[in-house]
Amino acid sequence: MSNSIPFNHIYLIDGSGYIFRAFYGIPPMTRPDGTPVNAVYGYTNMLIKLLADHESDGFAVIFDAGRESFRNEFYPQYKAQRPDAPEELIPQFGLIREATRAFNLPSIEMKGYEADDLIATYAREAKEAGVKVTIVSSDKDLMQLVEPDVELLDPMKNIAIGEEQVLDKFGVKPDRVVDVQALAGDSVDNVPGVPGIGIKTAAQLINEYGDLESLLNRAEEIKQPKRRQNLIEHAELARISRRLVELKRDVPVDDDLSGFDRMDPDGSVLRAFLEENGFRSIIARLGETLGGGNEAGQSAEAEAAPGESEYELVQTKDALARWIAEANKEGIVTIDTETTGLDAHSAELVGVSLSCKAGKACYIPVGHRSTEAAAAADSDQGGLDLAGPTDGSDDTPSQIPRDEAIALLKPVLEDAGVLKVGQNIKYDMIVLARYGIEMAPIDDTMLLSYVIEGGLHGHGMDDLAQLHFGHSTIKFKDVAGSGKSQVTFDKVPLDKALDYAAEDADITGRLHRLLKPRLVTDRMTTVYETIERPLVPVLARMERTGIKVDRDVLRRMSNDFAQRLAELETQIHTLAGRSFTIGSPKQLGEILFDEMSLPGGKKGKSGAYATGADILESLAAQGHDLPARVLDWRQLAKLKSTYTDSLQEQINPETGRIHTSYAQAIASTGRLSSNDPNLQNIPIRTEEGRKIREAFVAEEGCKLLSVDYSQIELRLAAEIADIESLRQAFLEGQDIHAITASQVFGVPVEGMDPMIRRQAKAINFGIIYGISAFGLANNLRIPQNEARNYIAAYFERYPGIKAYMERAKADCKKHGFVTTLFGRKIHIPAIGEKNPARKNFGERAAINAPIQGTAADVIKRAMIRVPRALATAGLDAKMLLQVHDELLFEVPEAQIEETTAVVREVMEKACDPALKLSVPLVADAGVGRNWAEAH
DNA sequence: GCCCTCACG
DNA sequence: GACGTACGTGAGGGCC
Repeated sequence: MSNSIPFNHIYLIDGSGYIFRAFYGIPPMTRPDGTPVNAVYGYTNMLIKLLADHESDGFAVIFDAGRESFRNEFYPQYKAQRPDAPEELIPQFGLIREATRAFNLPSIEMKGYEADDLIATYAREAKEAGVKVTIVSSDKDLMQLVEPDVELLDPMKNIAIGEEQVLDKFGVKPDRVVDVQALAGDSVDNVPGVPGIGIKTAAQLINEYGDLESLLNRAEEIKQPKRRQNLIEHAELARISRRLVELKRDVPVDDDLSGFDRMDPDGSVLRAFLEENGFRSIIARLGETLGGGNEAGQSAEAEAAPGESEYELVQTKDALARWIAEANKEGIVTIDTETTGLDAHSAELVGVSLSCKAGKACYIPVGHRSTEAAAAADSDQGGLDLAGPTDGSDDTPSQIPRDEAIALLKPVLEDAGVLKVGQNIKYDMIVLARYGIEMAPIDDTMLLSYVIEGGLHGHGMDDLAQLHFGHSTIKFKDVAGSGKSQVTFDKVPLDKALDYAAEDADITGRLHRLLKPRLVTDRMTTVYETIERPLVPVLARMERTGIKVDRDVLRRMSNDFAQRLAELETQIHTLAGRSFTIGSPKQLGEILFDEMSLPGGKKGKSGAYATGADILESLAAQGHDLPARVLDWRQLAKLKSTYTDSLQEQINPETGRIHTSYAQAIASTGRLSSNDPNLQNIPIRTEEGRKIREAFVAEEGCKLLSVDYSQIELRLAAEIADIESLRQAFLEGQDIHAITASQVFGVPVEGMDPMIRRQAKAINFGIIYGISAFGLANNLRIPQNEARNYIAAYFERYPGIKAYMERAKADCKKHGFVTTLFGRKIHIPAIGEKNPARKNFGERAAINAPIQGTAADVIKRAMIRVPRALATAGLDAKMLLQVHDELLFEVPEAQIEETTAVVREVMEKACDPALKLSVPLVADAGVGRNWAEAH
């Protein structure tokens, strides 16, 4: 314990490891003088995040001092095959050390040793001095250092790596990691290892023999002849490998550990560094913490930092009038509503916050009730809240009556000359619409962020405040409590409500001033102004309309399912020989593979048997009864719990309809998603499930009209990848999968074997998803080799596809994003990953995103135009739902034909006039009393 | 709160 | 032998 170390917890940062990952992971960027700085930028951000998120009191950044280290003395090939650093990276090495010093952190390196050795040495010293150690690195070579009080933190993924994660990765405890690495080798670092042995085998051997030396000494005992021979022959190579991978923990370091205590940076030094490198967004974000020194003057009207703000509680009409006058004068106001719940369709308005300037915001309570905070503490008598305040103690807070506040706010909120800015403003629009306010025009910071940085991070207020201002917003839990003692916002005391609500409006305003100008610099104005922004009122209207649901249909199905589930349960338990929880994959796996010893038991990484539908199906096909029944049980259980039961609860008692919410800033590709409930995944593929659609019905005198795009993604693939023959087939209205089969497999379309067509269809889909032999093989249940041949044949027939795929990957790698035909950017940071699995994932996403994203743009454009087209034609149809390539309407029976024509026209022409496609878009329509009939 | 499974396009 | 596999979502139940 006793030591002269002035801290309790040290962060040792692997600077060199980070440089490379940042360089390849962050899109190229240069500062005004042309120097590339993307890795510097990433590194700077990482430091800020580390320093902000972690309270440790010791910090040091460690670098490699050069290419050569003592390891090359006994093994010259070590890391020798590595290519030279890319030209754009070279100037950044120095800048990153400069950045480190600008943050007032020690920058440590030593000739002849790698950063890892210095880290190992300091970690040992710290541990011996009783100091906790966190090593910040994503290099697996450092995993050998993990022990109690020494952990690894992956800065890109922000996950901690302890003994358990090491065991996962190497199959052994940290103290045996070097033995495993010595056997398995490492092609990246040119560590030879023993031929024919990978990590899995190495771990198995080490676990069996204890350690490397024992294994090599007893190599004769190995049963497999080839492996035995290799171990004997290459024993020396294994020993050398071990010396290569084992980190040196006793480097005679120059710098003393005790000097690594954390010191705050000098604001002006840091500012100078950030300015020199053109990191304006970081300067803006750090704001106040950089302190004075603003000579450059480029941020003359720098905003006060979040947290230093002046918030006003508005309790009188006079005060409210002042704020409204301010909004009118400025022509812009940020707004946020507080309600009693998350569901915009049923929550009641509790208060409104407004902000016109940074640091200034107000909160107008209109529906707060007696706080009950004190009362709730001693006796939580729950239950009914009988006629108003109990005990006659009327402690309802002083506030403007709701209806009067709404009457005052309505004119400014509907004033075309005053822009209303919100974060997810659709929510506020829906709430206010229920009180008679049709808010317009609007801007939404969530959507600004979505179009500018979609795919890079989430776009919730908390994410954005943290990201752009390094500010942690007050959490809802902090004002309303959590768990059992959570209260609705109307019961939150006014002072707390003010802090919380006014901050939201304030932060939203700050985000708007930061992000709106970036539309122009990032060339995203068109996507925002022609797609996302005009879509907001359209979605709000659809959500408010909702869809009528016949509760009796659902109730009858639920009852039927309950009965059949009970029967199945009995049968399954009988077959299993005992009772168990069928819904537990863990218990089911044990029954199937341990107790019944059925074949094919495979454990995943969590140690549980896999029991997915594909596995149960193959067992069922082998004639086993139990898995077949479990499949039936699962289908019914899913339909009952997710659909027939829960949809009944989702019917709004006031409207008798179900009102979903569309999330406009979730899906990276630009698609919408639907939640609470999700109406985009109502069953259709099985007959049993499809019946659920019969419960979605039209109002008396109306029918449901479903119009969906035919093969839109494949059409867009033909367009984007420029596949002439595919395009021709679409132009001629041919059976596209049959044509593909005919062209790839060389069989005539006439009298084609349906199996062949099915395979071609799977390939066509595969193309859209960024095909792989593994994926196609799995899908078609054919050997991987066969799948590989199909793909090769396809590429040969349609070389444009291959070219497109390569182009998409290269584009994405270069810029960090791909784009749709309408200019939407889809960032895919995974493309820069070193881990091949993650990188491959990124590549497939890069292939799919422009296609899926363009389709999303197309239907959004159609949705924006449909309401006006219907109004112009004098039609009363209501748009109810969107399901990616389908729009569902409720149409008066007398207007069906006309409405169908108008909607199809709008959908098929949705690209005009922005884009002239060389492939026709086709929309098919269906009509019925319910959704099953209409689709 | 995470994992597994499964519903959709 | 391998990093692990088709793209994009949301929801419910089990389990720690």
